[in-house]
Amino acid sequence: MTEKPLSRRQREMLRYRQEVLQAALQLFSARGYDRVSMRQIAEKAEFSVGTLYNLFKNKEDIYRAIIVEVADRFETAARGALQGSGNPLERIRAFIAACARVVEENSPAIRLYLSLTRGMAFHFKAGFDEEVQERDRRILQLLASVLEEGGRAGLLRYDLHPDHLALALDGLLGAFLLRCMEEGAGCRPEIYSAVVEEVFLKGALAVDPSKA
Amino acid sequence: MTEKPLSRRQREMLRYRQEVLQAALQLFSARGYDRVSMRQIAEKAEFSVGTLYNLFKNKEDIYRAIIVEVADRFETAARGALQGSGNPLERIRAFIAACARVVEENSPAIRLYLSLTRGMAFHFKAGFDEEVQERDRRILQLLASVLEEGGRAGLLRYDLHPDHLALALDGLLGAFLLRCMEEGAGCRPEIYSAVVEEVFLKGALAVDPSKA
Amino acid sequence: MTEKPLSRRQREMLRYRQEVLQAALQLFSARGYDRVSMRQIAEKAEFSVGTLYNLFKNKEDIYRAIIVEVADRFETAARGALQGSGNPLERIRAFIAACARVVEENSPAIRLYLSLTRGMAFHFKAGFDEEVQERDRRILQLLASVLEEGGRAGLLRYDLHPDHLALALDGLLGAFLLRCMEEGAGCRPEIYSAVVEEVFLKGALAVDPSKA
Amino acid sequence: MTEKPLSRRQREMLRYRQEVLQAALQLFSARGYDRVSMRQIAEKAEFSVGTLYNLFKNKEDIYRAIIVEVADRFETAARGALQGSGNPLERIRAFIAACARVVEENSPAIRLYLSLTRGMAFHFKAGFDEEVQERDRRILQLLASVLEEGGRAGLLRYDLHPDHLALALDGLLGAFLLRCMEEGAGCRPEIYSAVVEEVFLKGALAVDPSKA
DNA sequence: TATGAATGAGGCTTCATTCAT
DNA sequence: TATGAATGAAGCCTCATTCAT
Repeated sequence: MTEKPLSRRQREMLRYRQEVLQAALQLFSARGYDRVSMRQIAEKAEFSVGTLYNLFKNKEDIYRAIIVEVADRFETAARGALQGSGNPLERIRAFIAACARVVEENSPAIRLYLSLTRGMAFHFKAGFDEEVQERDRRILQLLASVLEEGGRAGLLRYDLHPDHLALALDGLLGAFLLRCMEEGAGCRPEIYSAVVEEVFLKGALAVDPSKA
Repeated sequence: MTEKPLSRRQREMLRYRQEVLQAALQLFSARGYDRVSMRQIAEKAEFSVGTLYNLFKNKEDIYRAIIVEVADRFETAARGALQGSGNPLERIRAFIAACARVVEENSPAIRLYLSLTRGMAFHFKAGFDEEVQERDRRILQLLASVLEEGGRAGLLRYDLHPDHLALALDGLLGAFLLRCMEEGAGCRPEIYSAVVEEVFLKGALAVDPSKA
Repeated sequence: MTEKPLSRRQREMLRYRQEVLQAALQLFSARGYDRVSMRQIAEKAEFSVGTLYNLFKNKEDIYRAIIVEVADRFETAARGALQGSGNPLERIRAFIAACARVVEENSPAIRLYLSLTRGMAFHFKAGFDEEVQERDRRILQLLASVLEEGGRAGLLRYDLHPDHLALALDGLLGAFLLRCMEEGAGCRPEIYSAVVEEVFLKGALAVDPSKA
Repeated sequence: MTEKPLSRRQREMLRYRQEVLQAALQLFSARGYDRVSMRQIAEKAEFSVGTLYNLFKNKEDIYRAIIVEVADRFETAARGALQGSGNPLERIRAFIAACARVVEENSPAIRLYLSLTRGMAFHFKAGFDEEVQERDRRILQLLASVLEEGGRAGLLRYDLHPDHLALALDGLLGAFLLRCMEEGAGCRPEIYSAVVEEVFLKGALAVDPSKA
């Protein structure tokens, strides 16, 4: 894992890439991949089109880089929470909070990311796609294992399959976070994470289930 | 509500429209709106391009027709459940089941629809967009009012704002249904709706909350 | 020259043709040949597209019919004036007045006609074109011969070639009449024909105006 | 009036634009705006279609550029003559000669220009149109003022309104120049300008021609 | 290395014309 | 005979990508 120190050139290039990604991200998340031209990205990033092609293989590669980056952050945050200290319940809570934080900090990128993982528009040549989905699957498995651990420890009472539970929580989170971003002005992830926690962990049933 | 009987011509046209919508739906849901050309739709529907333009105003109009149709079905099913008979809890359960059913029956269309209502990159001239979102909002309000009613009736114990609860349930459903569709082969909505019900209504907490 | 009496059918067809020509004329003169579709003509004329093709060979044929019709009226009026009674000077005056009258009565059609004969856009497969230009040429020759006659008779003093004179008068008229039509509201051909007469004839009059 | 020196790139672009305008002009004047495709222009100019769109905003913009250019030349020549030295009569003569010269040098472009200003079929979004017509109107007013001055100076005897006179002269010129161009081979503007002068001025001369 | 002009395939849409009803 | 839906060629324009400078 020893990285050769980067030359000045290389460091510069990395910085440029970041600037391009910033610009592209804003445009993609505002207008959608297919409605953004390389020209527009170049203009927003204040580079020439040619330079874009020096920094990235092609348009799709820019998209890929954005997604991979946010997926990385997501995975890091999720792993940090789920593999951290504390009992399973605490780790689930940490996970929920971590997701909210990542969303808060990467709002537009997440929008793109979720549009990929959750259902939509992954209309790319297979392989890329799958890379991201694979990542997503690993997090889900991790989440499931923590839920299972919580079940064994008597902290959670569900008798649902942990995979399903994981999917439920993940889905709940994803949906909420998207909503959170859609509402333009009043984007307050902390509220939503509270709701998720409440709903997921406490259930909606009346105290006396026999009434149901 | 008496409809004038349609001429043969008109009936034929309606059938043709349906065929085009079928073809377009498959293509859109497989490749995404911007990656599907009118030519491709024409070929899949076995019409000429010109005919497409006799049946629909333009490409966006085809999209719109698909979305509006499934949105109608969705709304009908949702209203049927939420405004049906039974106590609020039963109606919520009916709603969950109804959603699952609609998804089961309209799988690819729903994919498009959800990609619309839930967060995704939707880049059309406002107005259409808003029409669909407005519809979605109305369902959410209806759902919230049933939840609230359930709360007042002592059937649900949440002290969360009903709007947030509604969002949570809707999000949970949406996320699940998308997952359900993604998994290609093993698409079993009934499992997912069971999970949603369980998670949403029972909560994940251990029996003894004090342990948490 | 004995015409077989027309059947009811044929008479009807002629009437239909006139209605189509009316509609087409208005559209062509307002928007230009290439900016008017057969559909639009059909709608304005309140026929179906198919009927248009029963009445005329194709779109160009409609145009042709319009032009030929107005060219006929023009030629008739011009010949009537130039070959009428009176001395050459009087016949020239009659010609000027006749042109003004034809314009007044056929304003939009003339616009099309002039756009053909005078410089503009005769972008049709040769042959048609030439038919109209030929007609125009014949009128010009007739005009030239009257002018020449006027010269020989000592009524006009120009020593210019009569062909040139004819061209000048014709151009003057055409330009004026176009102007006349352009000015929307205040379309008063009588003024313009007065101007033309004044300019052309005062210039062309024999030294002794009392002879006129 | 100091112009920043153009970069080589910019000069090249200007040259390319000229080449495109050349090609487009020939095609437009031969076949008419709507009968010429961008592809044809590209082929004739030996550029790709894409390059056309780098040089011009769209097809109409090419047309506009052609027209504006010739309108500029026309206006310059006309003003030079009408505002030049000499008495009104001499300036009128200079104007007639200038028009003939401009036509001689810009024959196909003038054809397009005249098709615009003189009457026909101009179906563009207003504004452009009006810009050119406005220009034309200004020249006419200038011409009228010179004619009026000539009248006050006793050089011209007409009692027609100077505006009408201007229109007459302008129409005469326009019509002649168009003729001149139509006759393919024998395009000799000097003859026509002689005719115009003869017709217009003999008619308009003060009673005593010796004063001219 | 950085630029941005050049390329041309391909997208959406229109429309003259045909032909089954 | 009258209709108008069906056709598909052709038009305008965009844009990812390349490459000479």
